[in-house]
Amino acid sequence: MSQITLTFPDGNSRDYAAGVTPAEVAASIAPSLAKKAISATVNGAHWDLAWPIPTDAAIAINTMADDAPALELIRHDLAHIMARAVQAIWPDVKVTIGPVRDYGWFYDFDRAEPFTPEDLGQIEAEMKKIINARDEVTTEVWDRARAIRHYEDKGEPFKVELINRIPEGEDLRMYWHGDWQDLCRGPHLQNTGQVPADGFKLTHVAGAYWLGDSSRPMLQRIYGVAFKNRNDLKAHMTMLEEAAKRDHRKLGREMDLFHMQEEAPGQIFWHANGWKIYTTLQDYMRRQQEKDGYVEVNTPQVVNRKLWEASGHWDSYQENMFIVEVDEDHAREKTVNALKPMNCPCHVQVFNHGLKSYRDLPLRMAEFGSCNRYEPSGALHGIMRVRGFTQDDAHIFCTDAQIEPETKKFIEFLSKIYAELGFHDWKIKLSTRPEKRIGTDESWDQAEAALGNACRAAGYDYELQPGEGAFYGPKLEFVLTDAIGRDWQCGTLQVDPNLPERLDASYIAADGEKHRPLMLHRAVLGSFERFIGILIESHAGKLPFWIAPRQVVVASIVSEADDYVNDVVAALKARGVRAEADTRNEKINYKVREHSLGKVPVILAVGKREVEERTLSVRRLGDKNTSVETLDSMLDALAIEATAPDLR
RNA sequence: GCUGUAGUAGCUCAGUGGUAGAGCACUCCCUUGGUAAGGGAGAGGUCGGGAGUUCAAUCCUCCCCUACAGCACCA
Repeated sequence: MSQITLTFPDGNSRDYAAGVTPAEVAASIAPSLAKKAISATVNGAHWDLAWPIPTDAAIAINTMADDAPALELIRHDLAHIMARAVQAIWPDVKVTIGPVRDYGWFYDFDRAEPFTPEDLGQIEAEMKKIINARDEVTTEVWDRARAIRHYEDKGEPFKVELINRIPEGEDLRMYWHGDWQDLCRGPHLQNTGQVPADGFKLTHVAGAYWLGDSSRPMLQRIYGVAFKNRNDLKAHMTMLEEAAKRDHRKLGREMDLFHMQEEAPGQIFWHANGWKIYTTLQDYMRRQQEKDGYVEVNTPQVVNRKLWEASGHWDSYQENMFIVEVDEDHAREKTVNALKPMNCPCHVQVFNHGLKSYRDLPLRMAEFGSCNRYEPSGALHGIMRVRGFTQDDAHIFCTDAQIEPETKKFIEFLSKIYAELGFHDWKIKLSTRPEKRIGTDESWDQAEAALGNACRAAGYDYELQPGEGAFYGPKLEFVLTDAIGRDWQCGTLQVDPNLPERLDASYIAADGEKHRPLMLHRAVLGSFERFIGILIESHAGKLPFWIAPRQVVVASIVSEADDYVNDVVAALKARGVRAEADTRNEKINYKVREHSLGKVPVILAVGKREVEERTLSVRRLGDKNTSVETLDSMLDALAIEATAPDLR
């Protein structure tokens, strides 16, 4: 038998017979390691202890102390343990697939009756029994025909389909715990008892389409979370509670920012406080765009279907559009319009109005464009996914050669804005040509290279998303990470030669001939609605002072201070600070509590002492300490804080 | 759109086949209190909409709407 050389993480290497398993390798090093080993990492791949290693490789033996492999194995085995538990309770339930996901796993089942929350408790109890039985996990490679016959005999049609979808030549692995078996590519733990019985929890049930295809049957998916021990699980549950506290729908109510009601699903009633955030952001963006060489335009909401037919949206996007039929006097047919779902076709109309010269390019045309899209009802989510929204949209009409410099300029523009808005952690994704596309390979080569080069020239790396581009061109996506580590795609830049073609945009080039420009669709925030939702959740409602809709409350401690309170409020307002007086007949405790819950960043409390000394007792949101400052120094400090960062 | 769950006062929620309750918020009164709820009184609901069963429906049945979770969608 031939020899192979395995290299360990410390750089040492050792020779073994080909086909040695990680379990044997661990045993050859130390009995204690063999006992602790749960899996191996072989050339970067996660490897079962029982799998033979055919060739020279880098190997690391994993133990429960290695978080990533340990959690993967625990979650993976729990998926099987749960499936076994479900079939133990309801033998006629069909099993399908159960992958590991963030913090846990899920498993999809086919069952006529829905699972209830009470069922989850019963399943959990059964799972604990399986774990406590400490059944050995064993594995075997089966050939296709046998596996298919096995599942046909058992009446598991989903498994049969799964096997038929596995590429020929790939090993089919069958795993057992006790008398229960499942098809699975592994790797696994060695014993169900290695799973921490108090480190997991079944969280919820939801429908999910078989193979993610909405034309296939809806299965029932049970989600679970799992960790190495009870404390980690508890920490995770606490984290979920914290995330729920920042929910923008809850904070929106508590801060009196907006509401929604069933007469206008997916559309926002902005209250005064929320609208102040919105206009503050919009004023800021308008200043940035003007500085960066954009012109701002405004285009119609209700547009005749002819334009949408010409742009291609009528064919490809109609089900997402609000259609408006108007029965005009004496009209034989109703006029059919659609609310604009995007601004680009209208911007081309502005571009087309009057002859354009190459000297006009690049033409950066911006609009805070109010759009309406008939989103599927199940997609709506607070102010994050709505049917009526406003984009910080712009289209850059330019030549091929201008793609790269314009993209670089845009990345620099966007990075400055993200930084000023407090987002320092963000990344770029480059989506390249999809299978179904228009245009020549040369034009795709050129456009993809231009985007990549622009990123590098601006000093940023990017992740590649092969095949994720639009049918007409590649795109960049700008993804920011919020304060609790969640990713949000906000900015975008898409290369589009298609729409100028369809809507016949042209300019006169230096050669005196008509040429076709292309357009770059781009946005920084995406939509104001969604971005404000992200801001609220990322800051847990404690918005930066200049964005906070209510900035200062001046609260009297005794009614003798009321006049001074009103003077201070007037002085703050004169300096551009959003200030209100609270001279209600309430105790200062009550006022502090109420305004803290309302996320007012600064509370200035005023009693007899402050009146006499012309000072203010300052309390910052989230800070239990107070300090006493002079009126003049506070006026200066707050006036600066209230100013947008670009104007300071 | 699909599956499941839910909809009772401004908010959070309890409740019953005989047309409804709590806490907070709100209004008024007392209280002038020093940094996250001082005390008392009062007002407030077509029980999401429609139909059906019933002597009687907020409660049972059906349809619809909306929200929530997930899936699908986000050219």
